Amino acid sequence: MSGPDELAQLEAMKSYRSFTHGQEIVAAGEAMGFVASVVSGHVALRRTMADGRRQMVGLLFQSDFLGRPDRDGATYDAEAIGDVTLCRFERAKFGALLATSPNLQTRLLEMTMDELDASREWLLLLGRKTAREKIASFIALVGKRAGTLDSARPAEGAAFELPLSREDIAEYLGLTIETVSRQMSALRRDGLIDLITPRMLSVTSYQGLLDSAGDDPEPL
Amino acid sequence: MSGPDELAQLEAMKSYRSFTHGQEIVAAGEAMGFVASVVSGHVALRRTMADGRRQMVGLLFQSDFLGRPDRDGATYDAEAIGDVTLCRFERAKFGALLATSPNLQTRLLEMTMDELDASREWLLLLGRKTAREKIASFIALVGKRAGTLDSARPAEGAAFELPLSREDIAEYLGLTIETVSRQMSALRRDGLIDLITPRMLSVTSYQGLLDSAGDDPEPL
DNA sequence: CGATATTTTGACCCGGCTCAACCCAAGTGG
DNA sequence: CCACTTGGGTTGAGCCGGGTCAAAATATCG
Repeated sequence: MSGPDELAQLEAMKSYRSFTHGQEIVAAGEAMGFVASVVSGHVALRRTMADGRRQMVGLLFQSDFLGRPDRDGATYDAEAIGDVTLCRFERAKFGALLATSPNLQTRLLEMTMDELDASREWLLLLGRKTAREKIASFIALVGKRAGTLDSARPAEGAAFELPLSREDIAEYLGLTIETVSRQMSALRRDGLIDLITPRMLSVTSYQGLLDSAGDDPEPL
Repeated sequence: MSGPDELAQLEAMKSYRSFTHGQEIVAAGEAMGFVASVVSGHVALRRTMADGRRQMVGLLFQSDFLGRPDRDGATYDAEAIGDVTLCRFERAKFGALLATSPNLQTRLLEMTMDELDASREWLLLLGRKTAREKIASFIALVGKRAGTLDSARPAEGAAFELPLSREDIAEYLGLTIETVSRQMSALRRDGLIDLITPRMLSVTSYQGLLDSAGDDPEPL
């Protein structure tokens, strides 16, 4: 989307950095010094309360953007889920390029607005959905982003992997590990999904899953 | 923040439109045709589930931005809270100006990222906070945005108005009206706030309120 | 004032949390 | 090779915060 000029400049300021599973990328409040794009793996963003309660507030997939070009302190903890490679850009330089590159800025604005929309969908999930609906929504989401599930081409029966542990799923959905586990079992019992291993599953009835997720039918 | 040129162009394409309390500004899925800035009043963004459960997913204050320049369908319902005046810009024209105006784009990107951060704070609230913490957080938030509360200059005892009804507060916090009412009463009983009328209150103990909100002490 | 909408309060119930076992696979060292 | 650990995941029993249903109390407005 960006012109050859921007690409060359980005190329010049980029550097790769890898993280292993569970490794902290930045802690909330810490100076970051860079912004980055996720090359591979997943990144969890979390907020932690004084007494230890934790909520995941962002889950970045490949090509998602991390950090704010216009300020240095990280707003939340960022942790590598699985092995992660980031393509990092020094924050100040990136900001300078951004200010003069409408194409790059347009792209970033669009991505940020998509994140905001996703985040608002998440608000509905946390505020109003039942545990079963949360789990069903989560499985549908992961299946979609993994490319396995698709409203047009459901591909029922195809297995895919959950990138998150039960604990991470619980932090994503505002539940406890136990409730996550129980609802997974319930969906299996009800014949909507097939749990091959705890991390690996296939969707037996995509429609049933969407019904259980309580989502609007409209795929937009 | 924008140069005189952009301002002139914006001036040329703007038009004001007013809404009365409770009036629908756009419905989810509907074509919007414009983007807008909130001149006065408040705007609630909501998502509604098939069975009627509703969750507020955005609450816009003066000068906040509404709509996406890059696509036409509204993603959520937008409703006027109190009497609202919007400054509207025809979407296509605004998008064209945006593409050529780095200043304007920078400003919009910054605002969108602020919204995203606020939204993620909200995720923590919905996912992990108790009813009492939710209410305390909400009162602190409104007091801050109303300018009455300030960590530096708490101004305890100064009254301010809640822009939302109990029902709207419930939709904001992922609670029921009854729980909102009960927790308000509890905070009054505990001597943290003073309810002059249901809509008008003053904070007796700002520190106590923040403690009850469970927020990190860091004002960043 | 009367009428209607909003808010508050009460009694009871239930979904999801807590606490506590138990299961199971993958090391690890004797 | 097998006892032991370790770390996820599952399942059960019981409890409690917040939901539901119902009624009373207050605001707001003609």
